[in-house]
Amino acid sequence: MPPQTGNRPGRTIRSVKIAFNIIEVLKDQNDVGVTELANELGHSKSTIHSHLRTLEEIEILVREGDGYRLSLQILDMANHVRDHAGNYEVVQNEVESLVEETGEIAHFGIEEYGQVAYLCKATGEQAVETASRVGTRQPMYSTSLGKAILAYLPDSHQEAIVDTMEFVSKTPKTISSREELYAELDRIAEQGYALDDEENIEGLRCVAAPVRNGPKVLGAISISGPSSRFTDERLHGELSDSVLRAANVIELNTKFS
Amino acid sequence: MPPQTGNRPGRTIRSVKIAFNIIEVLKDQNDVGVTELANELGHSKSTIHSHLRTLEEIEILVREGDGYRLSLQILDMANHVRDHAGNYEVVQNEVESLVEETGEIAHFGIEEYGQVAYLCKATGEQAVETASRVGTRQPMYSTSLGKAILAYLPDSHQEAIVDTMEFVSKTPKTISSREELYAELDRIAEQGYALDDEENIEGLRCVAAPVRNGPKVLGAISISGPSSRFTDERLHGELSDSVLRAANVIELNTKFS
DNA sequence: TAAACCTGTTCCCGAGAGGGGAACCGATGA
DNA sequence: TCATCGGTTCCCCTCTCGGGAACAGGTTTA
Repeated sequence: MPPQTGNRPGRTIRSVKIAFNIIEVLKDQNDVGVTELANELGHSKSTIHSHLRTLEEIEILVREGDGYRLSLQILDMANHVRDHAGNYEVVQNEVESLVEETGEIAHFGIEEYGQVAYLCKATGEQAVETASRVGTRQPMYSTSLGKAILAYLPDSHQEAIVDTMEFVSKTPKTISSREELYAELDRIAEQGYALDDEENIEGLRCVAAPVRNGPKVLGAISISGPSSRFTDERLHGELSDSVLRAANVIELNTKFS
Repeated sequence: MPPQTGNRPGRTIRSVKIAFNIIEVLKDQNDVGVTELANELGHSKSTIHSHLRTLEEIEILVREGDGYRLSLQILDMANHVRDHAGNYEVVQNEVESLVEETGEIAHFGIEEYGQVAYLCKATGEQAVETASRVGTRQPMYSTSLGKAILAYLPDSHQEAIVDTMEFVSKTPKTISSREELYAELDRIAEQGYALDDEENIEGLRCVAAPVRNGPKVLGAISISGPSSRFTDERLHGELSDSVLRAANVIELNTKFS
């Protein structure tokens, strides 16, 4: 099975998409009713109605007030996802210990659909609050996590991902071309860790180290903080040391999988 | 909109159910392929195939190794669910502070589909490990959380739930009839908190207090521990005091919603 | 080396699923 | 009392989508 990034067409099922559109809407707004959903999604009331019935029967949705909300079954699903996505206990532990060491923000992310998805996060006392949430995704070229992962992916997979990239500049420093990215990836492969120098969010710098298991890249772990505290010296010194150590701990504890 | 407990028929959509069956299977086992799913669910390979395509396109599933797994998008959904399900921050806080006080296990649960669903959980140092997981459900009649909630639900809603109950004895002490339950609910309504005296798990006792907002019951909060440490005296003394206090804190912080 | 066998994938067909429109009903409120 | 707005039901007609079968690629077996 080849690594899949671009969207292959093939047959696709309409009603399932409708169902997930409903879920998507319900994710953000509670207490939405049939009529409102019908308008928002451009379907007839009867269609939405039978979908809601179905989702209610599967116990994914719950009626509440005058509308629906997602049921706690989602939380159970989330637990399973975490359990299956590598060695969650260890990862969470290391992310937290990074925070204890530094007082900043730490993340662990994996590649999904050509982007980095955050698997866990911890924030320290003095941490700058970023909008990152567990489960959300960011471009790989503008984050230290993404670049760290990308740099160690097998060539074919790396290329497949880069090919689908559209370089959107989130700050003046964001990498904006394939060539620039490849050059950066070479540098990362050499030094063993990746930086993000205000490339994703103005004023925010990060260091990330890849977590590997043999030839496979499982993900990456990072620390982020304000440029004022994240000087070049610290980035290339204690901070990179910290993430490398954390990555190593995870690797050692994952040898079995 | 009346409180819904029994399953009303109405039109229901087949393909959506199939899709969620797939997800259900994938929740427990990773690396399942088309053929295996087809056999397990009793559908043709082509059917499963197009479903997988669809779920992959919506980015709910990810190919990994030679099979599929659920994507981290589920984690994002879970975050939203928590955010919407009442004042999660405060609840989690109180659950944790109960654990700090007692060193045992604390839960917060809400009613869903006539059962109690755990919204959060914290375990202390000396806690007995129970199988309870966030997002999973338990019968209301055999748990302190369930009984606490039930006792304070409006009569119509209470009755609707009780009507659908099938009393399964999980231990010799489990409540096993409607009459017994109603008697117990009266007692609870009087004393303000609910007990579970080895009714759900042998050797485990729990105290729970309802969390209310005006006339509405938002859920309940509980402490659980081994019968050896949870004497009658402590249950009706410090432990019930603790859960009542915790419930009260949550109530005060939820006045706005 | 070929044959048997296992995947995942594609193609096509026909039944019935499901999307939509319109009528209906119950609650709210003017 | 009537108008309005929500959810629900009913029915029809189309086109979706489930299934069977053939195909393709990789791996094991003889």
